[in-house]
Amino acid sequence: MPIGRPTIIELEPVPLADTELVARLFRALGDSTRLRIVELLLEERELHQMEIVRRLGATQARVSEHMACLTWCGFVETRTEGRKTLYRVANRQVRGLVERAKRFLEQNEAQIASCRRIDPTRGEN
Amino acid sequence: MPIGRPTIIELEPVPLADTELVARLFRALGDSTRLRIVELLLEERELHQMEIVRRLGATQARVSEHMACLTWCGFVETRTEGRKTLYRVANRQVRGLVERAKRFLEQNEAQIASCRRIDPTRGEN
DNA sequence: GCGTATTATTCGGTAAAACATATCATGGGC
DNA sequence: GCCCATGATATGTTTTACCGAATAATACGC
Repeated sequence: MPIGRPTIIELEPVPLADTELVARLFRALGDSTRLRIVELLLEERELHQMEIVRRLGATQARVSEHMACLTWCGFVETRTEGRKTLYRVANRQVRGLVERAKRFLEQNEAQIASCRRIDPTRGEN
Repeated sequence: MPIGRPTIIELEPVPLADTELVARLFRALGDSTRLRIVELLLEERELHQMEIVRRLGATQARVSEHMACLTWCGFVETRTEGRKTLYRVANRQVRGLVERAKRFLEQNEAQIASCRRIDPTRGEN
């Protein structure tokens, strides 16, 4: 280490995770069912599966698989109580990600809503 | 406005964008080609399309469509110079989102890599 | 105006992944 | 031990959207 002005903060502190993995992470949050579940848990703190099923109006199988995905990937944590499995958001990074996305959306709502590439059947024009 | 302690920061400053739109935003970054383009632009500041084509080793048509998507959605801005179109990341929120995702990944890399739901063909076991 | 470099668009094929339905597994209350 | 509530898994279908190949549009230099 040469003497000189101290390095305050490394400019690229990120260990450079493989891009494909980052994409996968975004895809995990890019499904509206999973995202609804995450937002529900952010609001309600903790819910068991059937409660989520009821609130979403989705089938139990569907919710179960999505919960498995969210848990496996580390977005959500579980806790067992009686025969119920209680789910909650695993850490505050999750909220951070979602909120940043929302903030970005404030300026690009209409555009993203109508992007043909992403969900061609929806975005009219 | 009643007199009293001033409201410093609204606790929920987010106008609550529709969840489906947030999901779409995540999906936009959830494609590895688009994400590679974004990361390339974050590093290089500004590139024209054929340069991106060369660096990715992708077909021109493919890059063109992804650029259209990224631009339309507001992740990327363009500038014309001669007959080239120069692309750059539109604002720092984009970098913020990507870096947050990377930071999350630091603790969940293996899990996300092997999540069956997201890309079943890849994650072995 | 011609030729060429750059970018855009169209279309068919295909793979990823979400979904519904049905079935199975587990565990607690009685 | 049986029943029922809760959650997991298996299978087939459908939707989404990425991709390659071919073609078209645009604009700049000469």
